[in-house]
Amino acid sequence: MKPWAPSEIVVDLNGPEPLYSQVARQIGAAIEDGRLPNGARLDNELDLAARLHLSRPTIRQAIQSLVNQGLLVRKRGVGTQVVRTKVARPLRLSSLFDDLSELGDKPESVVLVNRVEPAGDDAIEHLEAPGLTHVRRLKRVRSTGGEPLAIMNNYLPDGIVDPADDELREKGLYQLLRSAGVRLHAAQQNVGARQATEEDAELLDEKPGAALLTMRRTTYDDSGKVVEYGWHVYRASRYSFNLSLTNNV
Amino acid sequence: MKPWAPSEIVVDLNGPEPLYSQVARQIGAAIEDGRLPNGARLDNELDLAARLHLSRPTIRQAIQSLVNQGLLVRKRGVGTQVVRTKVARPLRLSSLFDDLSELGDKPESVVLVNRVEPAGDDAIEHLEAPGLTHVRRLKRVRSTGGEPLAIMNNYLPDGIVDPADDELREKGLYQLLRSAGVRLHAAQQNVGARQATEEDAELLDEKPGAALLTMRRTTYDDSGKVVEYGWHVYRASRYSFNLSLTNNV
DNA sequence: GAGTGGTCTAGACCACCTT
DNA sequence: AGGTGGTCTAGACCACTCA
Repeated sequence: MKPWAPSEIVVDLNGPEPLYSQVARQIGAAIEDGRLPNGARLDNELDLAARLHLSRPTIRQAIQSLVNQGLLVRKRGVGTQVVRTKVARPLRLSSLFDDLSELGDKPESVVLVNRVEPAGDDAIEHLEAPGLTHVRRLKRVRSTGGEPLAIMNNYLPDGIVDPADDELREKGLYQLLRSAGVRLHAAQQNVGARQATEEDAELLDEKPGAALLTMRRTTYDDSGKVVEYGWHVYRASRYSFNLSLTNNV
Repeated sequence: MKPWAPSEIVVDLNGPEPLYSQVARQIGAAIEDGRLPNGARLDNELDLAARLHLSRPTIRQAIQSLVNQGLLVRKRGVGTQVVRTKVARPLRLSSLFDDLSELGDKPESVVLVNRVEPAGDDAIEHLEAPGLTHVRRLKRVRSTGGEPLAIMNNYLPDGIVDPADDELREKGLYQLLRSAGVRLHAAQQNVGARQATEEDAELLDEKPGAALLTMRRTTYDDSGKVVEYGWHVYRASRYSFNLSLTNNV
């Protein structure tokens, strides 16, 4: 197969978007919409650089970002090829609310608890903040299409966000944190399963003993501080996690 | 706090390991073992380059790889800081067997099915290979410490690997694939839950109705071909998934 | 042997943050 | 104003793959 001639790529030398980003975005779009099908060979780096009147390192930076996203594979002595697996994006730092919103569902929430309370040993341990005196405690039931989907319990260190119940109904927790200037950096999640208790069953409109997905999560910000600890349960009949893994670092 | 003076870093100009990799590895090690604690500032790029007698792009490449791993954060105008969250590694392309082996458990397997059979519509669809005529079908029960842990069902396109039952007992499927020269590239996983059926219960030594974790997985190689499709069930009382997410691309 | 990506250098200018 | 990381250039040599 003939290597792709990037006649369609145009770069704006004076625009605000970095050159490598412009190139990466346009090649990525060509892969997404099928102009660059699975297995297609990309032009080599030197030719690409010459045609776009850019330097080779700039081209390499563009290609590298696509390799990191898992859309391209480079092999020394061979070339660069498209590997379009079924799923494009690796796992992101997103919340249930974000995911549902992207799918076009309109999530609804009932806020059961939203208050600041003295920090117990449990909260102090999970938030990894020994001197903490107060925590915000949240308990919400998330629904879509009028059917309950999940029970969401959260601890947050007091003072990070101060949401009204209305805001909690209309926005996801991650959205609120980002709006408050928190720079989310990493999260550690544990996913398991258990049977529904009486209380679970009542809140989720399930029968006691039904299978539930459980998720415990600790979220960290840029400075390494814990900004949120949550333990959630999902109705297994209505929800499951999708994960994309790639082999890149 | 004073920026870290990298007196401990030494580079071997003639060794086989790339310079940026040597630098990244040694800084990474300093973070792991606490010489560079959480929040510590790294020397700026120009000073680092001057002290190590390397160029700035090489230093940047080293730092970038650590940023991609989520160990460092760069802020323009500020500097580079260590963000040591509880968990170091992002999600890798690993199998249950790999994970258990790392934990020191010695996994045992019972091979219930290991044969090549004509490909049904189901297998053809999941392996995304329309012309496929034969598939290898695996069904195994994985145990640790004498207790069953999971039932693992797999389809593989015929001809990729041809394992004896002995090999399946002693090695993980991903190990076998790598040994056979398959370059694993990406996987798409779906994690859910359900209650145990009579058959599940018997194989896993659980009661019918017990909570089980379910995982469906499609694994792709470098060329974008499906190399494996699997549907597994785990005893929720003995197993859960740990995921680390970072915000980097 | 020809072609590819992998690594590395020595500069340059800019955007952003802090003081 | 000074210091930081972000971007970009124009070369160079090497290692690997394939015909």
